[in-house]
Order: sequence, then structure tokens, then C-alpha cells
Amino acid sequence: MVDDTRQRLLNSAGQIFAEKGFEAASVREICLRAEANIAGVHYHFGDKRQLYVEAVRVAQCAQSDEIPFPEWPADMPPTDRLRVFVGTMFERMLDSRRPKWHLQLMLRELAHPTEACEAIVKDYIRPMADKLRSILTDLLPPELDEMERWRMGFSIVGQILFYYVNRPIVRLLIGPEAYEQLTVETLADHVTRFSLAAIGHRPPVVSLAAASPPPEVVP
Amino acid sequence: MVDDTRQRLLNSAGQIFAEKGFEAASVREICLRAEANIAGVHYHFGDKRQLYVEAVRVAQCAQSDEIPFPEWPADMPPTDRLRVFVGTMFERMLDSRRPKWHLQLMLRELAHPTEACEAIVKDYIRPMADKLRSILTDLLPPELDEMERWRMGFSIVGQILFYYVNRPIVRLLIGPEAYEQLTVETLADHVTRFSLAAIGHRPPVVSLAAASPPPEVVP
DNA sequence: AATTCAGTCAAACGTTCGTTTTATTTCCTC
DNA sequence: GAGGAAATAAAACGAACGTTTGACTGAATT
Repeated sequence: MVDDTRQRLLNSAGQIFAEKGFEAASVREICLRAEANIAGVHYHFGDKRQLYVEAVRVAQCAQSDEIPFPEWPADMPPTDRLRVFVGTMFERMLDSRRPKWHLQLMLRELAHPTEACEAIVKDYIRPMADKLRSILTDLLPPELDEMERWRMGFSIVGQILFYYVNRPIVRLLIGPEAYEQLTVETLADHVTRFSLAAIGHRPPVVSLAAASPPPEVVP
Repeated sequence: MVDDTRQRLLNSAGQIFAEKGFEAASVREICLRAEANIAGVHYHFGDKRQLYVEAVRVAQCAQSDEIPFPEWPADMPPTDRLRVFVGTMFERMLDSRRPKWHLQLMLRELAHPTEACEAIVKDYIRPMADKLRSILTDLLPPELDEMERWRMGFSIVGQILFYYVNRPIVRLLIGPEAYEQLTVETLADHVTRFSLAAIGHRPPVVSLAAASPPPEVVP
């Protein structure tokens, strides 16, 4: 394969960029890990920046392809679709079987956007947002304020992202043994129940038999 | 003031470290913005790394001091305390009146921990977690599983952090004009209502008069 | 008045960075 | 097998990096 070196460079670059960020990653280290010559970066990609952009693009494509959102049947109730959506997002984030630098690199780019960010939002974030919004459209009253619907979506996605971004902190807080219990299934179930209860499609996540003032029933 | 240069260096370093990260920030740029000589870094702090650690410490102290959690009266209901908690967190994050590099630097450190991370967790994160957990202890049934309580807390904090970490993306998604409507008050109200509804202390955030299957009442 | 010392300054240190040049190898075509 | 493009290798480029040096300043101490 003629592009073997190119592929190795992309893989190595993706890993190191994801670990250290663009500036802290050095072309020499990337080439060392790729077992390629330094000049290969210029030859195949032009310069360090373009290598970075290409690596982000690879990450984005792989991320979308590897765990696609399953096509749900037309009659699937929106509550079940939400559970699938949440589960898929968690799988994309926490499944340790596939290379982790894909999502890591994308989130780095999203947190501190460069030129590669636009493409991610357009091809990755936006479709996901649309998917969630279509679920929420079915879950929520149609006359609901558009802005309110956005906030619901952000509340759901925020819960999911938290566990990825703050993994090290969560581990420090609850301890390593409790941390091991945080499986994709457990978390997806919790977030789904929590969110559905918030919008009134499920009973509250806990029974409040013993707790303080009973909820009112009318706003 | 004898330590004037030291203070200027800390301020400048904090800003630039927060903007670019440790590696991408250069000592020369820091000194330039501080209007100080390059050698001052070695003289006052030893080296770049120790300057960074000191800057993080400054950020952490300032962040805790400037917007402390108000002392609530003993008889304040837990639902109100949650609203105050959420509001204070949002203020700490989104209030544009105070220098933003404090929190920015801390979150950078938390996302990619170095030696300065431990102190942040111990002196900043842990107290906040304890505060939230004490509220949840009152809100939730006492016999509730410890792990379940953690998950509730993470669901609440995750919603709040989302708006800070993903601010640029939120803006891209909903558009600039809608983005301007996202005030501290609006968001704090939403997150509090959403979360309280999830755990059954408020009616669902929206009326579901027009929506699909009615919620069951027993799990 | 002499001495001390924290603080600042310009200049240069050696290293590593991204990039480029030049030479060599590999592989396909004629 | 010769010719030529594609790919890789080795070496060096100038620039920027973090760090260090040694001289200088001004106020406090003796």
C-alpha cells in the first residue's frame, strides 16, 4: 500500500494531538511513533497544521461511522428513542474497545475551536442535535417555545458529556471502586429516567415517600 | 509595593495560560504583557512550571472568594437551597464582570490534570460537592443508595458545566441572537426546575397536555 | 560613607521546534 | 534493463523556546 506511511502518520498524529494538543505535540514525536521520516509530514500533508486538520477529519469520520445511530422503526415511541439516543452517545464516549483518540481529539477541537471546528459542527454535532430535537419534538407539546426545547436538549446532552469530560474528577470524588460501577448501561438508564421524569414522561427517579414537602401538581 | 512585578506576572501568566494552555504559552509573551523582564520569572518563581502552579493557585483562591456560596438560614427548604446553589455556580461561570481566566484556567487543569489538579479538587471541587450532597440528602429519601445520590448530583452539575464548556458550540447551534437570551437567571431557573422535577419535587417542566403517552405513576 | 541586598535589565546560553534541501531508494512504465 | 516519477532518508536551516548569566539600580542597614 503506497499510503502506508500516510496512514501511520495520521494515526500517530491523531493520538498525540489528542493527548497533548496541537502546540505541545511535536512533529518529531509523531514521526517517531509512526516510524516515519520527519520529511514525510511535509511531503504528505504540507505542514503540521494541515496534518492536524486531516487527523481531525479522520477522527470525525471514524467516530460517526463506527457507532451510527440505529435506524428506529417509525412506530417506536419517543421515550424509547431517547433511551437509544442516550445509550448511543454513551457508547461513543465510554466504549473502551475502540481507539479513544477519535472523540478525544474532536472534543479538544470543540472546546478550543480552530479552523477544523466548523466541519465538526456541520457534519457531526448538527446531525446529532437534529436527531435529539426530533425526539424532543415528539416528547414535548408542539406549542412549546423553541428556546425551551433547546434547553431541554442541552440538559440531556450536558448530563452525558459530564461523565466523559470530567471522568478523572468523578473518579477522584467517588473513589476507584465506585467508579468501576459506572457502566454505559447504568449511566444511560439513569440519564434517560432522570430526563424523562423532568419532562413528565416518567415518575420521578426516586420515591419521595420519606422526603420533605410533597410536589405541587400545578405550576 | 515590592511585589508589584510578581503580581503583574501572575496576572499575565494566568490570562495567557488560560487562553493557550501551558505549552503554547511562552514566557516571553507573558513577560511582555506583564511589562516585566524575562529574568523575573526565574527570580520570582523559579521556572515556567512553578509560575503556572502559582497562577492556578491564585485562580482557585480568587474563584472561591469572589462568589462564595451564601450562608443559608437553617430553615431554608432544600429546594430553595438547590436554586441558590445552581445560581451561584452559574454566576461563577458566566458572570462577565470579573476576570474570566480564573475559572478558565481551573477547568483547563481539571480537564487535563497536572500536579496542580489535586489542590483544586481538595479545596474547590470537594467542598462544592459536599454542599450539593448535603442539599440532596435533604431532598432525597435517606435510604437511597449512595451511588444513586452521586448520579443525581452529576446530572445537576453536568447541566451547569455544559453551558460553560460548550458555549461556542451552543452559540453556533442556536444562533447569536438566541444565545444572548441565555442569562444566568434563565439558565439557573431552568436547571433547577428540570432537576427538581426529575426527582419529584416539582411538576414536570412542561405541561404534557398535548403530548403522547401519559406518565405512569408507579415505577 | 560604605556595604548589603532584593530587584531589574540586556544579552546570550544551549536546545528544540517546524521546515527545507539534497540525496537516495523504491517501484512502475516503456 | 533503462528512464522517471513517487516516496523515503539524512542532514541542516533559521527561529523561537526556557533558562542563565553578570552587570546595574536604588533603597535600607551599619
